[in-house]
Amino acid sequence: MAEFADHSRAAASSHGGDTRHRILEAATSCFAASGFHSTSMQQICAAAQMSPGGVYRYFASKDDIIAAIAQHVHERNNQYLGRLAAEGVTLDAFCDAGFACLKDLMNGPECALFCEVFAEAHRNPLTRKAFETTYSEARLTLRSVLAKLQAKGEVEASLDLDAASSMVMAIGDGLMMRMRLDPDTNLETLWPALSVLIHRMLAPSNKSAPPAPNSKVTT
Amino acid sequence: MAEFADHSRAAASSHGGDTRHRILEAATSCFAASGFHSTSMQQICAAAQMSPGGVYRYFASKDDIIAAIAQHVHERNNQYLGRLAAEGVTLDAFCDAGFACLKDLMNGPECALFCEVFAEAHRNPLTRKAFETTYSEARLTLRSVLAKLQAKGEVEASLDLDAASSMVMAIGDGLMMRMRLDPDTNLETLWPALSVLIHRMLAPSNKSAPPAPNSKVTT
DNA sequence: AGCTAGATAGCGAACGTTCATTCGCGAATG
DNA sequence: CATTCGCGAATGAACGTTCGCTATCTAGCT
Repeated sequence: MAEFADHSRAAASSHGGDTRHRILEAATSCFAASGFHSTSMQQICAAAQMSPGGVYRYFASKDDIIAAIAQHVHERNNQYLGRLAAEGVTLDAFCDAGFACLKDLMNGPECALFCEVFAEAHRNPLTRKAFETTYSEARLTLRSVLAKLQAKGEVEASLDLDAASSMVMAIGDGLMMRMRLDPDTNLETLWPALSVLIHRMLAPSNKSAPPAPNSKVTT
Repeated sequence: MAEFADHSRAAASSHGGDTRHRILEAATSCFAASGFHSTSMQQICAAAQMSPGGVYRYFASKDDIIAAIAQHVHERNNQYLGRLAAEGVTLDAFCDAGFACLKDLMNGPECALFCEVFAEAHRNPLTRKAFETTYSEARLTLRSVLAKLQAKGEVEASLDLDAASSMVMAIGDGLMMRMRLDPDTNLETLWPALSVLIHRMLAPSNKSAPPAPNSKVTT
């Protein structure tokens, strides 16, 4: 599976695609480590083991690289959401898939990059536009998953799906962003309890009142 | 009420404090608009209607200004949390206070600045340290509020407070960050439904819904 | 009051550095 | 032979920061 899509000049040669890929990977790790605006082209060149002239044969500008990477972050996020949609046949499976996604994202550069894209979206109109579009799509995907679950009786019938989908996305964002920075909080450890909270929020009231049947919760 | 604390040289003169304040305000709006690393000193000087020489009489470096502002963001956040703690005598009041805080934050530069600080914390060790400390404090404050509510029976007794406090903070962060960027989502409109979700999550099961021991949820 | 010495506020041109980007060139390819 | 790849020194702009300067103010002395 190709990590980065090669939209611009894949026809040139297989080696060309590789090089473009290599530059994007190098830029990704640089940006994740230092942010878009305090990473210099020289650093990217060094990481990609290339000279400036070589890099500029594949990208018109630094902003061009940033745009390609921001786009990739969004694509990656939508991939995860698609996974969630595919596996979300029950509320449990939905939660588990969400957990898997979060765990996955935390171990790569995606997490720091996502924060970067988020901050960039607040000021760069182009990034903002892309962000809004992707966000809207993502939320609607999530909403349709929740709608399916609601139809099956896995989600409380009276819930407002717009609010619920926004809430779930906010939880995902918030958890992802915090977990990376807070050393005291371990997603692995916390997850069972977090899952209980999500179930309480979404599951039908008459189905799942007692939160944890197996664990010895003292009531 | 002083917007910015004047820790360094308040003794000099009242005019000196004003100037420092003015520089910080100018820097705040610049940083919120363009981010820490793509705002130049010249821009800050222009916004503060001062020359570089004048600004450097009050701050040793650009990083010094960034540090002062990051600190201020944290202080502001803790202020809001304190407000939450003070007013959180019932779950309803707690939610309302949370809503008021969110609404408040959205109308100032704090929201964009918070994203900026967040991104910065991923790469700048000093900012990161400050962030971790403040985050830890904030979560514990929130946890103690929830503990009080739990003791009063306003929060489900079986809930893990570490998870619940992390979850509530994640929700706050996620909502704040998203709301600013998503034009389709209106906090005002969505809030009643969001409030329902939070209540379902935290309120005792036997209060908001009929308890049913028919448990089939596994972890 | 008038004068003087010292300190402070603020200025803005200038400095050295670093930045993103360019371009002419040789090597490799097919 | 024609085309692409990749190099890396060079370029001008922009960056954060410095420094010598003037204007303004304060305090003490006469």
